Amino acid sequence: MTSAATAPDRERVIEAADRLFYGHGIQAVGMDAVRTASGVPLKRLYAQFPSKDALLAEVLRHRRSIWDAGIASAAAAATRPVDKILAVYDFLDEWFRTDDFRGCGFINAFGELGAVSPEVARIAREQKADFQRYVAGLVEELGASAELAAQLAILAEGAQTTAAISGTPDAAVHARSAARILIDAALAHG
Amino acid sequence: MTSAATAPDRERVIEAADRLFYGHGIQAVGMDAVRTASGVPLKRLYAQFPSKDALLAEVLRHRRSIWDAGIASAAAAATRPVDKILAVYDFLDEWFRTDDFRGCGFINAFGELGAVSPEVARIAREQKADFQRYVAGLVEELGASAELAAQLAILAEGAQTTAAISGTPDAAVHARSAARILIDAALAHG
DNA sequence: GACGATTGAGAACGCTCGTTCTCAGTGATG
DNA sequence: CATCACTGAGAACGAGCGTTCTCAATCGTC
Repeated sequence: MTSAATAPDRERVIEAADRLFYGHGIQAVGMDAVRTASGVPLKRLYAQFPSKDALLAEVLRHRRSIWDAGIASAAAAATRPVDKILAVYDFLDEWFRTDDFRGCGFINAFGELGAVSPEVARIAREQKADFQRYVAGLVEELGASAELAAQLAILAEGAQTTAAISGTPDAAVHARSAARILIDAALAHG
Repeated sequence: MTSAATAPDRERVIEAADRLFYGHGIQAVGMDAVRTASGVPLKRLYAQFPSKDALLAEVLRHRRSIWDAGIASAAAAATRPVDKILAVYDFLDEWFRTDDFRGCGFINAFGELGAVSPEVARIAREQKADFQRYVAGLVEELGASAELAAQLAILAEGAQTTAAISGTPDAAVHARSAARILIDAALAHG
């Protein structure tokens, strides 16, 4: 009955690795640290993930689903497309205030390994494209141009790196107010 | 007469290391690669820089002065504060189109080593604060609020990461048009 | 209770890398 | 020409890390 036991292993490893990779950087974390943090011995760990690279890919996929869920639940409280858009920045604001916030995990992974790992670059690119499509969908409901969507996405990205490096969550409210202005302008002139 | 010979050494090492660190990531580049690329033997290299960390700090300082010079020369062509602000995004546009563009070196370094090296985190933070002050100065000349400055900086940061990960320079023109809208709105309502 | 398969803990291996050391070659000096 | 300080090229060293292997302990099965 191995399959019943391996599933929790996978989760525990991925969650522990995610916390470590995100918190300290990927190359700064050894597989021993993942093993210690997850409590899953190396043998079972390597039975689930053929290599650190493969584990990292799973971790990034996991982080992507976390992000998607967070955005979705933030949007769930809103009904109008405008409010769903603004909810993105409220979500960022909450996130920026968490203790272990250290920027966007995909931007960080891309900066660290994007030049050397096509897989990491691809996953990061997909995540960003996904988010842009999400924003573009809401903007379309609004009846505004595609450029507005690109601008709103840029604000969200910029808020993440600004908050990470500055160490304060202020960027979220600045991005939010900028988003509102851009939306109003697009609806007025569109 | 050593001092006459060591100065070019420093420059060559810093420039080679900068190109390598920026292009491949910092931890992906060994000191042997720096030595090969610079042509400066390890002994002289370590005579100039006590460690890789110290070299990295110098490289980031060097990159900061490059950035400052680029922004300044882009602004030099403009006379009105508005145009100086918009020149930032034109500068980004040019930069994004260069072959070796791989995002903001400070964001990348912060993502890779910020959690593990307080020095790297500090230099990145200073660079971003510097840029924010620069934008804030222009916004003040404009007579607009400090929040506009924060928003304009967020647009610039977001454009850099978006351009890096997407692989296209489009973000620069989107950020530029968003900046113009925000500026107009601030001047109209301010 | 005996035996074979499986597992966990961590030692071991091979590699990379930052840093230092060796040593043959070189140029200047008396 | 002899000597000597110095330099460059790369070997060497020690540490860290990804990955695999060992081996004693354990568990299920007859």
